[in-house]
Amino acid sequence: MKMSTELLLRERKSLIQDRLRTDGRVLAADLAREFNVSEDTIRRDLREMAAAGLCERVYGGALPIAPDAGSLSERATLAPGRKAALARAAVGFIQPGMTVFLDAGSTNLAIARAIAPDLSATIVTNTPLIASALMEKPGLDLILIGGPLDRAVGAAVGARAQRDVELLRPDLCVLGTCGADAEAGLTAFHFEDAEFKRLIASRSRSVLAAITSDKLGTAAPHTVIGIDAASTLILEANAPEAQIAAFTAHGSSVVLAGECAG
Amino acid sequence: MKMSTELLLRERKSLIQDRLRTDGRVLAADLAREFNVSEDTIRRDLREMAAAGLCERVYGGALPIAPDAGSLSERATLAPGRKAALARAAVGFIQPGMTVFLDAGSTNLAIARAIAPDLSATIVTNTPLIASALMEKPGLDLILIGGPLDRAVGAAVGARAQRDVELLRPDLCVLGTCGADAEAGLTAFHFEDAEFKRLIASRSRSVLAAITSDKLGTAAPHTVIGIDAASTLILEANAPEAQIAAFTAHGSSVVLAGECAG
DNA sequence: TCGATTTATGCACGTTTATGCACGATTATG
DNA sequence: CATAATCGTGCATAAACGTGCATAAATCGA
Repeated sequence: MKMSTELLLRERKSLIQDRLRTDGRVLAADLAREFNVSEDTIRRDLREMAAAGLCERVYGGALPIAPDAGSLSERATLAPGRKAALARAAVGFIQPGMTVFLDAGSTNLAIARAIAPDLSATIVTNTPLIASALMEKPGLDLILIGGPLDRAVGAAVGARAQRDVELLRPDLCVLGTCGADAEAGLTAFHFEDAEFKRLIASRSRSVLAAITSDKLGTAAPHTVIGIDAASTLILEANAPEAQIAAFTAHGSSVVLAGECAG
Repeated sequence: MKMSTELLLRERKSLIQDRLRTDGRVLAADLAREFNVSEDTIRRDLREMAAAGLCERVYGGALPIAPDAGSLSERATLAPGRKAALARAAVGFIQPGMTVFLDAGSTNLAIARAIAPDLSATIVTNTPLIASALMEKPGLDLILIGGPLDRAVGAAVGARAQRDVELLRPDLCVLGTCGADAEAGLTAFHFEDAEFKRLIASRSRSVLAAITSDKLGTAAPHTVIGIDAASTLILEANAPEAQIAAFTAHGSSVVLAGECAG
């Protein structure tokens, strides 16, 4: 037999990637059962995906290349240098006395860590890990958005959290983002997360997003806001000229993070 | 038997590293129990990690290669072995399907870490650090109580948080406690914290507190509840007979945590 | 339209890997 | 210095693995 027609190879790989993102891992045996193919086929898929840098092969299955969900703290250690540079550029936008919403995301965790210990400001976040990190900055007032935690996102993004947000009018919203494209705008992997981001962004005086280069030109399934709704985009120094031009054409100001590690 | 499917080898090692970073040490026997594998397997893991320069192998467990001082988690490192024993005893009271409130406090953080990765239950907490730790247990539903964070307590305990709590009726409330005395009852250092604890305790079907021996017979400034309102007290094995007797005289059941450090 | 090629898949085979167990050696502790 | 906990090693085993090969659907070339 061949090609079951039920699922194209590409579809299957795409679904496997989804599972990796949401579950933080996949088991070869599980996938074989779920897709009605032999484990050999799944193993082949995983091997190819690993070769393409899309996942990490391990005995029994595979893990995301950036181990997310499970160990959130590890995502931040992924590309520390690059994220740190972005973070340094981003904290410059947080002025004393401001009220700032810090969205979920590993880049935003890096931003939280980069905040000066004595900065006096009010930070609102829906992400426990970011709140924990901020607890070590004595100058900050912290407000936690509560509700059921979405473990794919690592934050509270549901109806409960949205209701809390409706009482807020932050001076600045620092959005985490899963994809950024001039046409598609800022996008997210998860529906509720996108909904939440859209809400908080719409209520903020200005919107900022720090975006690693690997997300440029990509679009995740769910739209958050158009590029024109983002006041400022912080990109890495190696961002393609074309992308930068496309973003500025939409009215956003683009800041390039310092290239040097220092 | 082989490959338990519950946890991939790589995931296990990754979790061990997390523990090393946050706790400052790990015990082989603890890890074996927590991950449902034999100690041999854990020892092998630790040996390999040590060979890879990820930790330092010591008799009984392992230490981080560079003992960094995570200021937030420092409290939890104060008496890790003792707290771990209390924690193991406490998790026994969390049954599948229950809704449990996990209060702030370093002992409760240890309890959170001791929860089996595959336990299926709903955990409510007002402490970002505990929420972060629980994020790594895939079986749990997590609900975060939000609001302004009290940085002396490390949790949300204000009016906003109390309003959230008024919608809850947990099966079990695991209280953190700053002092425990047969006459003074359970007490706390901070007024709002005590207020919050009193509220959540009064709304829970049963109340449990795990208490290190150094808190026995002491009273902090603010009363939470009388001893008679605590269904179960978990004490260390070295707790004085007199204290135990006084507690049971008030109608609480007392559980002694396993004596051995392992 | 028809053969040739590629592609996706399953199967059989031998290999590797993760794990637990048994046993003797080592180490902490009192 | 005695005892119990902890350790490492060798061994057994089952799961997971990769490879080579066969097959059938899709694609291509003429």
